[in-house]
Amino acid sequence: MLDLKFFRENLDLVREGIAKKKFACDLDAILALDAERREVIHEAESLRAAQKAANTEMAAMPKGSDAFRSKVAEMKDLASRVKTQQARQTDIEHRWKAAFLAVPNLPHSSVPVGRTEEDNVVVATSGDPAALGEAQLPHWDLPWFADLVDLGRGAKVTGAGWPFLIGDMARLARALLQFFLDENAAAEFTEMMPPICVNADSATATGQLPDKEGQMYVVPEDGLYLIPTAEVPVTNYYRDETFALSDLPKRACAYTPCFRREAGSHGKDVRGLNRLHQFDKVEIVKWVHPDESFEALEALRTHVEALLGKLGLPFRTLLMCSGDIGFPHAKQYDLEVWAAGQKRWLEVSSCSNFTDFQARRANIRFRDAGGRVQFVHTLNGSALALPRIMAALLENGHTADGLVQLPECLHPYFRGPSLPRVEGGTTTRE
RNA sequence: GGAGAGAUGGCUGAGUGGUCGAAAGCAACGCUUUGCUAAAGCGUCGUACCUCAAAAGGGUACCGAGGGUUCGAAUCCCUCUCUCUCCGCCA
Repeated sequence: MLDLKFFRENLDLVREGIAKKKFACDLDAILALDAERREVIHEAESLRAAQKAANTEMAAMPKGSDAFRSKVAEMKDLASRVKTQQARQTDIEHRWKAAFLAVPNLPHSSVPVGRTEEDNVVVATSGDPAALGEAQLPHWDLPWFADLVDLGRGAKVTGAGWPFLIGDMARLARALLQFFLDENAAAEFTEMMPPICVNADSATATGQLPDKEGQMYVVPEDGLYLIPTAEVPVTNYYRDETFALSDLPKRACAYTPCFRREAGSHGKDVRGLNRLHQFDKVEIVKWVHPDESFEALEALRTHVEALLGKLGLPFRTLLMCSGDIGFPHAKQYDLEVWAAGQKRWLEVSSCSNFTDFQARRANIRFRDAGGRVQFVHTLNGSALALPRIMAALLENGHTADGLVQLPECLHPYFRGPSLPRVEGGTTTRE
């Protein structure tokens, strides 16, 4: 949510920012609703003030007196007008709020203006994709892949895009989670295990509602949403709370499964591990002082880049252009790893600064040095999403016989240097 | 799922229909006194919105949430949520 005063007073800037993001909002309609809202509030409050004044007067009158009785009769009329006017107020406030919640955050001045992903700017690269050669296979073509990532039985049990990870792949997932959580803990992110369902208030606060309603799985009977990312429960952990200045910055990390309907996405991008309805991810979240959020974003991005570096995966960091950043985002970096088999970049992390947009919706504030209450800035980033990391590890690390060499940092977690391991019986076929 | 108890400002805690945004205490902040500390005295001490060019000022709302009764609700009624105790059920 934008600051209402800012919105009113800088309509041109708002219009310009939204246009850069390629969102469509009828700002004039919202402004008209706001004007109507203020008018209705004013009327309702005047009536109510009159009612309260009469109330004070009546408190001092003898209860049984004629004057009292006639005052009651007089006030009955006012009471019904108050009721009508308050109903109007509630109605207009709801309509205004719904419209205002649909206004996206504005892109920061450092965000390149652009229309499509073509306009994103590569700001960092690491590793050499060419060094991995031409012979690498897409991960789904590894000879044992279908046994360890069982898409077929997943489809039987649940549906397409809901695989079972078996044996060494399940173990690799667990190793990666443990590795990521340990690395994040070392960077002073407090580990959390949040609920993986949230209510509508939470989904609205972080901006999934109303913008991405169709992307979430819903439990209608209980009014709950399966989380598309741990960002939602973790950011909402501090909803409606006010920090002391000394509390900031706050940092948290969480592993959760993530659920995405991915409505309308079919085709070549969805093969293998590329795009799933359920996947595992470790997310990091920061709540910071507004003056520090853009620095904090760079630190966040650097932290995730370091993680990718430890995994030995070639990656590049994109500064997302205005047309490609999300609804609540002010600035966003996407980190992509090179998958040598598919010969393409896979997005494995998105690091974002939401400025005060989420904090305003979530009512997360702090008391500044002058004792005034202000909204914090929220940030988050994937650190990291598993399936595409696994895809890249498989594609970049396999030898001619299909054995995948794992980066050294994972050896202690996986308890081995490579997979699949022939001993142990975890890869048996029927 | 069943029975009961509860939810008031940063905290503790009064308040059971009117002059209550809410006593009192604690904490915090400012000032005064004292050689420092401590203590004492005095004062300040919520948030949001509306109004105002702005500040000052004024107004409205908020006593877990939402409805209702009433001229008037923190207070009465209903529904819901959460916490605690007990029972049941379960991992």
